[in-house]
Amino acid sequence: MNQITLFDTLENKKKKFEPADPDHVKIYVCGPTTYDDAHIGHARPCIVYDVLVRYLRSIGRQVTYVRNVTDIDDKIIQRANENQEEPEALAARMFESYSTDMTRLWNLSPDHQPKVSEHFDEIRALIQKLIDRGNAYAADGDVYFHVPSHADYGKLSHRKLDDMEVGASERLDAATTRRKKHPYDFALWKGAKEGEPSWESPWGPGRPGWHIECSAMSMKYLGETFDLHGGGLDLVFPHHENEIAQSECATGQCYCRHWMHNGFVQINKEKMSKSLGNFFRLREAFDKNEPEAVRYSLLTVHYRSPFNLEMDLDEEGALLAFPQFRDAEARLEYLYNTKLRYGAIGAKKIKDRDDEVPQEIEAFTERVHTALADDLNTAQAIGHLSLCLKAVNELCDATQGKKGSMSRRSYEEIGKVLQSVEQVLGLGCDDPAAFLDRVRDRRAKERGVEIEWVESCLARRAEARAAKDFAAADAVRDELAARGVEMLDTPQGTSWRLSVQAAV
RNA sequence: GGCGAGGUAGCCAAGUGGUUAGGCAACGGUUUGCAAAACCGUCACACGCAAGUUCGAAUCUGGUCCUCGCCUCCA
Repeated sequence: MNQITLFDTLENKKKKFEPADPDHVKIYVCGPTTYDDAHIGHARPCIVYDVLVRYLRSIGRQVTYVRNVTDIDDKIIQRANENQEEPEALAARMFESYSTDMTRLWNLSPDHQPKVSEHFDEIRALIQKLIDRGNAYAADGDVYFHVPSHADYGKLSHRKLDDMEVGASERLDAATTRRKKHPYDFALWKGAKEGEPSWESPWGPGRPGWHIECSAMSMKYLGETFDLHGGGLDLVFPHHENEIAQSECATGQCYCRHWMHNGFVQINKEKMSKSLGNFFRLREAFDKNEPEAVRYSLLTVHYRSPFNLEMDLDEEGALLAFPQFRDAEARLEYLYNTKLRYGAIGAKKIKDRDDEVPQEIEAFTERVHTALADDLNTAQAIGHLSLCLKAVNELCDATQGKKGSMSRRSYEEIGKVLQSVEQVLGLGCDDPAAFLDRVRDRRAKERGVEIEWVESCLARRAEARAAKDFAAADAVRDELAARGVEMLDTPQGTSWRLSVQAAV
């Protein structure tokens, strides 16, 4: 079995991943704050940790995967006010939206998706514990965690309180500064302001601070110490640093054994933000390309590197295309076409003989496991996939013609390979024909190509070919090609598709 | 200011002391009535710059230039 190595933010290096119980891995990932539809930055962590979970399960580990939902938060309250709807209703609606999008990306559902709104008891108990132990204090309806009470504060983000204090004071309003004993003390409980939703507590009405939910909920579902905590790079400080501080002060135990953080998605080498105008919702990308193309694309880059997404815009700034998603979709067409070819091999073509199975196929699953065991190198896994599919196609080529055939061993190995692509990478899980038709129909629609028109052209060409009037047949081909329609003559008849790029 | 990441062939992107990752684009070939798809080959002895260590460096060390991120809500 492969030794799994993952980069650990705490130690700042690649480290052996050693769950407390090797047979039962406990993972917690920071999920979304549900105030808007998901964007590409939500997709990346989801996919990264999804592959990790899939991989661990595929090598026989039991995994409990928890991803929280922050459904009580300033941004939700603010957005709900703007929309003139109840915060709970907005949060619920956006959770549905998020779940739908993540499912379309072929992410497995976590085993638990705890919501803040359903864990008040746990949160209040944890805050009380921190007060009792002298790590937190109430002040005017708020409760703050006292940062200097945790000797190791800063160990995750590798910074010292002293280094940070300089800039901190100028960012805080005077009232907050007065309530806090230390500028970096953070709120465990926020006293309710006028017009905000609030919940009862021993310290007055209010709501939980941002960080405490993760400590309370991870402990509930995974215990006081769990194996791996994941999230975006931006969460290292202060969110995860604070989680460690409050959790370890409350339990006296190591909070989490391994910390994993995924890099950001950038748009045209700039940070994605609404003010820069490079922000888009995942759904807009899903309109342009298959969601699975987004998944594939994200997996071609190592999870810790920034993913630089290019956006093609026209002169008015309207979105034309995502070249990377478009290319990834073409690769998926290749994958699904390969599956289709493989699926079409008749029983008579499969012969009992002992040809060597190509290494690219036979060793594929092991190679993918090795790549993923080395800090989840999905890019390398995709590289193996390319070589493997090439070898599969070569074998499929050899089945063509009257005498063409494939050895039973190869046939069976290919079956296993395609299965592990689905299982471990979450790629190729769709029905191949459905995927390819969807892509074709979407492109046809985008380019104003009518299916009836194509069908009639095909019929005309078939007639011309039957009459051996190749000049006329080619004229039809040219006519179709001018609009990006490619014809594929096969022994079973002529099918058609639309070129990846629109015809110019 | 503090902490950190990165600069790899036309483009994207793995690798991190010796052994062609991979993809896209382009071009040539096999195949095809012509195509497409698929496959083969070329571009590719590439690694920001200039030094040092080493038998050997894209990979290690110190320097230098550039890009980016976090330190404030953010995935």
